[in-house]
Amino acid sequence: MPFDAQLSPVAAGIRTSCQLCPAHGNCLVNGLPANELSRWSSALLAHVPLTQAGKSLFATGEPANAVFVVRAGCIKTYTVDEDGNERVRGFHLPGDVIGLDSFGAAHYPAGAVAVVPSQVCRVSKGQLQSLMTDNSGLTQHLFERASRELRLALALSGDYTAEQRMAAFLLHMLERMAPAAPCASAGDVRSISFTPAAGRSADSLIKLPMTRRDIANYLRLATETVCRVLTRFEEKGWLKSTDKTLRLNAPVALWALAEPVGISQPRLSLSRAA
Amino acid sequence: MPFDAQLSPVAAGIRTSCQLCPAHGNCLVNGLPANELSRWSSALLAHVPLTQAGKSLFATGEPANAVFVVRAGCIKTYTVDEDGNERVRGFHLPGDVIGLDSFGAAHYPAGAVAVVPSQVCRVSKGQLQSLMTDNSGLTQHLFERASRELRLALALSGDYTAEQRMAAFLLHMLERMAPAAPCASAGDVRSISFTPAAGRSADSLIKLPMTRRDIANYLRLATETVCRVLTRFEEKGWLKSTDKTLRLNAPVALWALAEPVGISQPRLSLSRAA
DNA sequence: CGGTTCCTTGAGAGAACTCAACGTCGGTGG
DNA sequence: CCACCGACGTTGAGTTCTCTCAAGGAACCG
Repeated sequence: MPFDAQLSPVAAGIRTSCQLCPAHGNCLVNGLPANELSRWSSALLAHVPLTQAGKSLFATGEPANAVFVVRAGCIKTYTVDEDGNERVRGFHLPGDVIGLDSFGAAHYPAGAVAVVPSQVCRVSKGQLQSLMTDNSGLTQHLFERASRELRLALALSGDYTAEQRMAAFLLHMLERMAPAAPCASAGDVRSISFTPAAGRSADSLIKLPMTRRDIANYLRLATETVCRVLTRFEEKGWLKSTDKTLRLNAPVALWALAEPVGISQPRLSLSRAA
Repeated sequence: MPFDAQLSPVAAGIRTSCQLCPAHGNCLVNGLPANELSRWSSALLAHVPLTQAGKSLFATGEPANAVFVVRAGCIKTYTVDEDGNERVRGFHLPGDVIGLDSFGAAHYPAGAVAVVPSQVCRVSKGQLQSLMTDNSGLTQHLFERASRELRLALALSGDYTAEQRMAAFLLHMLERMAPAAPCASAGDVRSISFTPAAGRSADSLIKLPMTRRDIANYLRLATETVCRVLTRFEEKGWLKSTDKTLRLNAPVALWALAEPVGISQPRLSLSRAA
């Protein structure tokens, strides 16, 4: 399987160096010792393509026999109840792990589909399990990811107003997209890897890859409410919304609003303790 | 600190056999190979007492340097935002791990207090980390616990009616308390360890250790709403509520209500194919 | 260009909240 | 022993936030 140094074309299962991956900075293997990283790489089925929005990675209830890491794009996880109501559980950006909620479960508790054209890397449960027995660094990183996701889920599960939730969501997306690059689809991978940390700069631009409907569903709001809240924010001069691209003018005001949610602080100073 | 002979004296830090622990059936070490269990036991500070309701185990923002397993009683975790609003994040029953959401975090994201007199076992983060490097069974159990908690948090975070949430909560409590025994406080430990699986039997009795206020807060409802929903359930003949003790007469009806929440099924049968 | 799908705005409805009052229980102290 | 107090639980009435229903406009795709 050929592989171009720069980045190039995509074939599932390619053996690649994680070092060159556009998502490396956010990936759970970032910071692992070289030996663990190389073992990880060789257990990996890399560059699995989800060529277009709506492509399914796996369905709810399917046997849960792999875990995925987003390489590019955006994947949403969701459930559907007996009445056919969809419920968005989360959005996964480059570097994020998908399937952390399926450990010890026979089946995926939620399905996963691409929000925009995306790429993921795949590790089977079996391989992951054996990796975990003798790669303590990897194990710890995985654990921290799961723990972080749990913190997020618990924080978001609170009872907040539409405005609080929206503000928290926007800031959270901003934080997550900033270090890697604006969330581009896999088609734009070329640009991703060479874009330096964008978004963290002066004016905060977010390109939201998902629809209002998905945002609303994720935040437990009606689509219309999301629109109205965005309009209200815009009237206050806090942001400028152009289709899916948002420009945050007054992040401070948003922070203040989102504070009770507790997921996005201006600068979370976590000085370590014993 | 007086304590009954059956299960010997309680002094924090006692070296004890996990086999005799009343919570053993639900504990994360249940099913581990003997060698891992014994290493776990010796890393453990067992029987840490929280003598009365309201006693704090740790506070929000405190350096997160240990993980706990509930031995008896009930512990609630909670956060307090800047406006002083309390937010209950979860109730932890015997066998449950507290602190899974603090991995990779310097500080506890939530505080923990006893709901009724309780006992916990303590393992320091450092010890746990070294245990995890060479006890793959333990590691896996921990991972599965974190994953399960994540699934629960995601399921509960949905947008449901007061009745759906209440039904899901009651059934979930019933399921969790049944195998171990009705949630008794540490003072009743005597009875716990020798009571065979209660509650699973014909008529389902639950003793809810926490106040209506805590339940409401946990479910993102007003205290009054919880009362009203319980009253409605009672009017329908689905349960009989006597103070903190509930008798579920029509679990089927409750199951039907709680179905969309997706956390408590009569018997989860998701046979699905790839 | 039609035909979707998505986004946006308006008007009315409903579920849950807030405010308020009252009953109950358990502990405390006179 | 009983009166008192505070916390908890329950019930009622009015308010509010968000949802639902409805419709028009914009963007995307074949």
